[in-house]
Amino acid sequence: MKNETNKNFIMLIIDEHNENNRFNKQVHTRFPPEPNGYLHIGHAKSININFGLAKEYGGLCNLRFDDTNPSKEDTEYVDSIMKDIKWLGFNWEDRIYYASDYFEQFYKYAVKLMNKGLAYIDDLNAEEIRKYRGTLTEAGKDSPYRTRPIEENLELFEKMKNGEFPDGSKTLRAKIDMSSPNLNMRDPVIYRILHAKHHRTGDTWCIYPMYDWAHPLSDSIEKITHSICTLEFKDHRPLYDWFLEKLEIHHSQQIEFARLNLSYTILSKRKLIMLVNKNIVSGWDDPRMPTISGMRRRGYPPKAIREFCSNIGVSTSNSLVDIEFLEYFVREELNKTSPRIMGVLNPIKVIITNYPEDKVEYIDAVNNPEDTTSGTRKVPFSRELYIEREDFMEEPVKKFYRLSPGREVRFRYAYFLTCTGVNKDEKGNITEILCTYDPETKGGNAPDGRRSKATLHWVSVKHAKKITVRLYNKLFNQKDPSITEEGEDFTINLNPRSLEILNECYIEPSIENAKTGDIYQLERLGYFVLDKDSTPDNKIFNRTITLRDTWKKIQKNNSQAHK
RNA sequence: UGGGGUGUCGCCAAGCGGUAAGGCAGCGGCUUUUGGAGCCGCCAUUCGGAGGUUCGAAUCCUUCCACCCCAGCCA
Repeated sequence: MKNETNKNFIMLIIDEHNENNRFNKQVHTRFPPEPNGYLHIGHAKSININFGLAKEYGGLCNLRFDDTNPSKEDTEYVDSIMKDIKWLGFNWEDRIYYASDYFEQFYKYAVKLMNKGLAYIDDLNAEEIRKYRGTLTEAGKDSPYRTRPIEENLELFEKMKNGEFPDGSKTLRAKIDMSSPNLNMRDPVIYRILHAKHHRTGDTWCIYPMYDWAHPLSDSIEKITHSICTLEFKDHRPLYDWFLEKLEIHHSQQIEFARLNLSYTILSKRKLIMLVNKNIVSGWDDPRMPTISGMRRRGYPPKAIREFCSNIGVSTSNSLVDIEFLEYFVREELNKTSPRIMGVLNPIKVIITNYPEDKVEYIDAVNNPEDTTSGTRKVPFSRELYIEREDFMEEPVKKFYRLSPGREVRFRYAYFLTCTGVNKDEKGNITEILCTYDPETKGGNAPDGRRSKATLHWVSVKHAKKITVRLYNKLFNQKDPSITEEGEDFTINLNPRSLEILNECYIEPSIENAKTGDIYQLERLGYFVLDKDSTPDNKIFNRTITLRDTWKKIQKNNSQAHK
C-alpha cells in the first residue's frame, strides 16, 4: 500500500522495454528455485517480485525448478516448494517446468557451440583448472586442450555423455578469454561428468550442465523476457549474454536486485540446513525458522508476508531489514482477522468472596472488535477466576494501574472487582487474591460513571481448559548472526531462550473445536496458533507474536533510566 | 593492488538539474471495556567526504573514503 505509487527500478526498465518494443510489450518472468532446501522469506521476496511483476504488467510467471545438480536435490524439496508458493498465494497455473526437462536441448546447444568453435573438451582436472584460471589480479592461461579440433571435441563429448569417462576427468568449457578481468569469462565449465542419480531423470544422464549454461538457455526456451536474479549474478550477466548471442536464440534480459537480509535471522540455505541437521531446531518448519513453512507454523498469515515483501522495496543496495518491520505486518493482518479469546499464561487465582459458590453466568464477549460481523460468544464467569500474575502487584509501582489491594479494576466484559486482600503460603508467596465484585457493574460499566484505568482478562477456574503454550523468541541474539569472532561459527549467536514452554496455561472453553492452524488473539497477550503437535486432551498453542505492549516499554524505559 | 556493485533520517526507500515522498521505529496528544487497535501532530536546511560545473546539484564532473560480490567440475 505504502509504496504502490512508486515504481521500482525493475519496473522502470520494463517500461523502457515496452516503449522501445524490445519484447513486443510482453512481460514473462520466472521463479527458478533449486530444489535443495526449503523456501524462506528471502525467496518470498523473489516470488513476490516475479509473480508481482507479471501480474502488474498482465504477463505470466513460470515456476521452474533449477535442478541441474543431482547430488544436492530431492523431490522432498520440490514438493515443499510448490506447497509454499501456493500457500503464499501465487499461482503458476500449468507453467511448471524443470531445467532437467531441457537436458536434451542443452546438449544440442552445446554441440552447436562446439561446431562454432566456441567450446572444447578439457582434460584438465579441477585443481589444474583452478591453477590455469589465474587470480583476481593475474590473467589465466589457456588450457593445452583449448585448441582441440572440432571433430575431436564432438566425439569426446558424445563419449562423455555415454559414460565412457569417470567423474571429474573431463569437462566441456566455453572458449572465451582466459585473460578477462571477469573470472566468469575465463573459459567457464559448462558441463561436468557426474555419475549420479537425478531425482527426475534417474540414470539417463551422467553429464550435467552448470548453472551458467542451464540458466540462460532455460530462460530462452521458455521465452522469458525478464530474468530477475540476485546481485551476486551481476558478474555472470556478460556470460549469460554471450551464450545467448552465440547461440542466436531468444535473449531475455537479466536484471539483478539485492537479496533480503533480516535482522536477528539467517537466510543462508547452507546454514539453515545445518540448523535442521544438527537438530538445533525441530525441522524446516520449526516456528523459529525464517522458512515459509516455519512462518506458517508460527502463525504468520501469507498476506502479512506478501505485504512485507511489497513494502521493503526492490533496489540494488545491500540492506538489513529490521525483523520488526515484518512483525508489523503480521500484527496488522492478525489484528483485523483473528478472533479474540481470553486465556491466562501465568495464572494466579482470584476468589470473589461476595459471589455465590455455585453461580455461573454466561457473559457476552465480542469476538473481534475490528470486525463487526464476527459476532459475540458466551464466556462462563464464576466465583474463582485465574488472572495473569503480572496483573497484580501487592505494592504497585508508579504508573501500574492494574489490580492491587484496595483498587478496583474492570474484568473484561464481566464486572468491576475490588481487591480486598491476599492469602499467602508460609513462605510469603501470594497464593490467592481476594476480591469483591459490584453486581451493578455487570458487563463492565458502572452505572454511576465510575471508570477503571485497567481492564484485565480472566478465565473461570472450573470452566478453564488447560493448555500448553510455546513462547517463541528470536532464534539469534545478534542483529547479524553471521558476524562472528575468528574460529567461531554463527551458532554461537543462537538465543538460548528462543523457546520457552508453559504447561500450566488456562483458556476459555470456546477453543474446544479449534483446528490446527487456527489463530486467536489472546486478549492483551498476543496471537497464538494451534500447533499440529496438539492432541485432543492436550492442545498446544504457539505464540505467533505478542501484542504491542506499552506497559512493558514503560517498565523498560524506567529500568534503563535507573541504570 | 583486477573486475563488478552500493553509499539519502535508527531501519527500509522515493528522488532521474528546479530547491529532500512514504512506511517502520521513536516522541507528544486525543480516543478506547485489550496499557491492543484507531486518530492527530512532531521527527533529514540536508543526501559518504572534499573540490568543481551551473542562476540553481542528492541528481552532472573530478577526487578521495567506506562497505558488498567474484578465483566451485555449487546455484
